[in-house]
Amino acid sequence: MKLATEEFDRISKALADPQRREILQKLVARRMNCSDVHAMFNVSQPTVSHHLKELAIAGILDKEKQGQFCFYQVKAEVLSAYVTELQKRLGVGAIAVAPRTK
Amino acid sequence: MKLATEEFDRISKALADPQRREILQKLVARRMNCSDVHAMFNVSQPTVSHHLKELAIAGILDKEKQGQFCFYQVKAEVLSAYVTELQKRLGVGAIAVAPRTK
DNA sequence: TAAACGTATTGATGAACATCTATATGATTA
DNA sequence: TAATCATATAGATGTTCATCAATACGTTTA
Repeated sequence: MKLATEEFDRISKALADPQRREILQKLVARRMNCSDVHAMFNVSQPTVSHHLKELAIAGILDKEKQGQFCFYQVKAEVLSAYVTELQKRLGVGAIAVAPRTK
Repeated sequence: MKLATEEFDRISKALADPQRREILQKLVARRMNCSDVHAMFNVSQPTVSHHLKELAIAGILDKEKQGQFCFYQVKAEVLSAYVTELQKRLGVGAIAVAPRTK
């Protein structure tokens, strides 16, 4: 999977905010809905919603609505592609390994 | 090499600005001074100086003064540590390879 | 159907920041 | 030593953005 420069920069920006990064890390561990995430941090529900939206727009998160709930989960292939692209741009050598699929 | 969370976040922010990212990429290719970098982009000299400072503060660049010139070069170990830490936090598997040393 | 719940949107606010011009500082050269 | 060059700093400006309270919207439940 190949990321365009604009997508790459969008993801970089999405990762640049510590609060958003922490939220993302929680979602790496497990798929959650907005309230679950909200319960984990000291920010308002709209702020959480905003961050989740930013991460989704950046292509990092998948959004799935189930009734009144809205589940977000990490798109591992995109994160993987981002890291790979980053390594290329920074000249950092590494052997990428495909994410484990269930 | 281990990065503290604050260092990690600082680097993430440093990478989040496209202009700064492009400057960094040029420096990955080769060590340069401020004027060299300035000649490559359509931004003012103070702006270039500012970006180089940010990258240096983030620990990504080394600054070396030679007479009236000021050379900047990438700190490969730090970039490598950043990518490794990012992989950990994002749950993206990869086998890091140490940067080639001269 | 009314109340409660989960999520998103709107609008406001303050802070961070990318950029510029002008200028200062320090080093080289004529 | 005066002019020139390389870089940094100061201060201003406009924009982006993280955050919040209030509220709207859709879904579930009593």
